[in-house]
Amino acid sequence: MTGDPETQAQADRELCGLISGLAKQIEAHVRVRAATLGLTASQGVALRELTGPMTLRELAERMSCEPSNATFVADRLEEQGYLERHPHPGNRRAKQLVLTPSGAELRERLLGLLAEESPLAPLSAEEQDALQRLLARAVVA
Amino acid sequence: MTGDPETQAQADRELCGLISGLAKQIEAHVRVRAATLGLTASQGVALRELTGPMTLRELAERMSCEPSNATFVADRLEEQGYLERHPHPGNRRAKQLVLTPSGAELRERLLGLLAEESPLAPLSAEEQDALQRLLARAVVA
DNA sequence: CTCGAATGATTGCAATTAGAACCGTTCTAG
DNA sequence: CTAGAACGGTTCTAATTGCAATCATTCGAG
Repeated sequence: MTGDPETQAQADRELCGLISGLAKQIEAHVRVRAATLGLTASQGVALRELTGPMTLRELAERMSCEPSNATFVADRLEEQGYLERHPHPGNRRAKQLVLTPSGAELRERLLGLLAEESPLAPLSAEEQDALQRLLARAVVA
Repeated sequence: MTGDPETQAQADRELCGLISGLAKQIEAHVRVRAATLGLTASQGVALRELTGPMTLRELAERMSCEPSNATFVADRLEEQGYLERHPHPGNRRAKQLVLTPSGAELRERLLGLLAEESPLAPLSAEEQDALQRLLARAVVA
C-alpha cells in the first residue's frame, strides 16, 4: 500500500511547498486587508487572534511567532489605542492583553474584510472541515 | 448544509492558524537539519527545491519568496561552492541555477536528514494524499 | 522595423523577525 | 523556609525578508 521511499519523500517535499505557499497566500491576504485599516500584516494577525483577553505568551503562540515579536506588535497596537496591558489576576508576572472599545470595533471590521475572498473559499465547508482535521493531527505532534 | 456565517468565519480563522503553525513547524524542522550541514533555513529550503536546473524566478516561486531574497540565498550557496549561475540557453536575461557536484551531494544528505521525523509523518500516506489534493485546490486560486 | 510594455535579475533600503541576555515572579525539591 | 529551576515579559542585536528602483533583454502592437 505504501509507495516506495523515493516517491514518498518527493510527495513529502511537494506537500511542504504547498503548505508554505498557502501560508504566504493567507499572510498576503491579511496584509492587504489590514493595510486598508492602517495596520501591518502582523498587527492584523494579532487582532484576528485576540478572540478575548489573553496573555502575551498565548498571543505569540497563536501568531506562531516568538514572544519578543508579540511584544513588538502589542506595543504598536497599544500606541494606537487598540490594546491595553492589564495586570493578570492571579499571576503578577503575566499581563493580560485586552482590546479597548475602539480595538474591538476595529477587530470586527477586520474580520469582515478577512471573510471576503478568503484564500480558503475555493474549498467547500466539508472540505475545509476535512482539512481542519488533517492539519490538527499533523500540528503539535 | 452550510453552517451559519459566524461559525464559518471562526472555522476559517482557526484553519488559517493551523496552516501558519504547520508552516512554521516545517520551517523549524528544516532549520535544525540544515544547521547540521552549515546551512541556514532558507538555504535548506532552496536546496530542497532545486530538483534540477532552474531559473532564479522559478526558485523564488518554489520557495514562496521574493526574487530578491532568492538572489540573496543563491549568492550564499554560490559562495560556498554548491551552486553556479550558468547563462540560460535561449534567454539571455535569465540565469540557470545549477548545483555543483558538491552541491548535489549536499542536497542528497539534506534530503536524507529531512526525511527523518518529518512533521507530516503522523499522517498516513493516504492522509497525505488527501491533504495534497485539498491544498492544491486552495493554493494558486 | 520600432517603440513601449513586460520580463528576469540585481541592488539598496526599510521593516519584520528570531535569538540571546536579562529582570522580576512563581514554583518546587529538600 | 529557602535556594535553584522555570516561567512571563522585555530589551537589544543580528539576520532575514519584502519592496521599490534599476538595468538589460525580450515581446508585441502598429
